[in-house]
Amino acid sequence: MPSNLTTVLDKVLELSNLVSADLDQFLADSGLTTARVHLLWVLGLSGPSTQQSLAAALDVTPRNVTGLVDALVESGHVTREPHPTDRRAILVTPTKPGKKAIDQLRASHTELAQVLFGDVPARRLAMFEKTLDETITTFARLMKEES
Amino acid sequence: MPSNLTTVLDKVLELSNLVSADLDQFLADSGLTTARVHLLWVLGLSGPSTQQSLAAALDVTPRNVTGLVDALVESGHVTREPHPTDRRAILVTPTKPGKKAIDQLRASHTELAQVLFGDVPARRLAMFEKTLDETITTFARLMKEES
DNA sequence: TATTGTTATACTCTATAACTATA
DNA sequence: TATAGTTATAGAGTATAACAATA
Repeated sequence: MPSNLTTVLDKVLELSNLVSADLDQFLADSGLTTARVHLLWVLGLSGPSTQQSLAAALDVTPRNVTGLVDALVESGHVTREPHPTDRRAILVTPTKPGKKAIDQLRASHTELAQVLFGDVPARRLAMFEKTLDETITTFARLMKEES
Repeated sequence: MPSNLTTVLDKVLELSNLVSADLDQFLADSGLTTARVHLLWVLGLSGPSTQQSLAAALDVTPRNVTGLVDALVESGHVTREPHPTDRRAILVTPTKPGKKAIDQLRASHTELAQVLFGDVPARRLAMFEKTLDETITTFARLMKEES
């Protein structure tokens, strides 16, 4: 009955792709893009941040962050505020509309999880999560060995 | 014990991201890119194809396929062959190195699935897959309603 | 000297629109 | 008239390298 291991992997990827497609829908409505939302999301988690720390969190070059922040300033989601103690640095800070967008992102993320997994029996969901945990751990070990 | 629904969703996405990172590693070694590998993968599934059909399979514009095929011709992975009956059309065809790359992609995909899920007990894996199936189905229904 | 951010430059993926050759 | 592919143009995300201001 378990078709085969490759099929299971494919289904994990398929689900992930569907979630991404759903996000894209949200983006099309809001005028944002995946990369900019990613930055906003990190900003929501960390609060006002320097571009250096954003670059590290997004695993992207500082130059790239400059471009993303330019766009988010342009669209009114963030502002560049002076750093209180380091005059070289900048604190990228969400505006009121920016905060609202972050809240909406969180809400739709939560709602999506509810829709997807809300009907799965608790015990089965716990096992599902356990399998995910083990798989992620296995993977982390694997990638560590390779490097 | 099951932390919460959002956490489960996050873990699915995390696993998918790890798999993508692994693919990127493969790409860095081979000199290919995600988009080009995607095209090669489809080519491996369908055999020699017109650019129109590739555009449909990749859900991308025909113009985009032109660029990807240009690059794959340049790198020696495919050739443009005349269509036997339609002189407007072209058959994008993998070369020997192209076929080899496709085989390697398949092999590493299979190997990855084995590493990730090979140690999961069969019954638990079957339930894991069942949960994935239900979730994917739920999602498909949801997106249909939204559109 | 080291760090923060920007300017300069370039490549990849993607899209729309107009065009050519063929059906 | 419709289809297959290309040229022209544009925008987004990404990268490296050189540079300015500040630490």
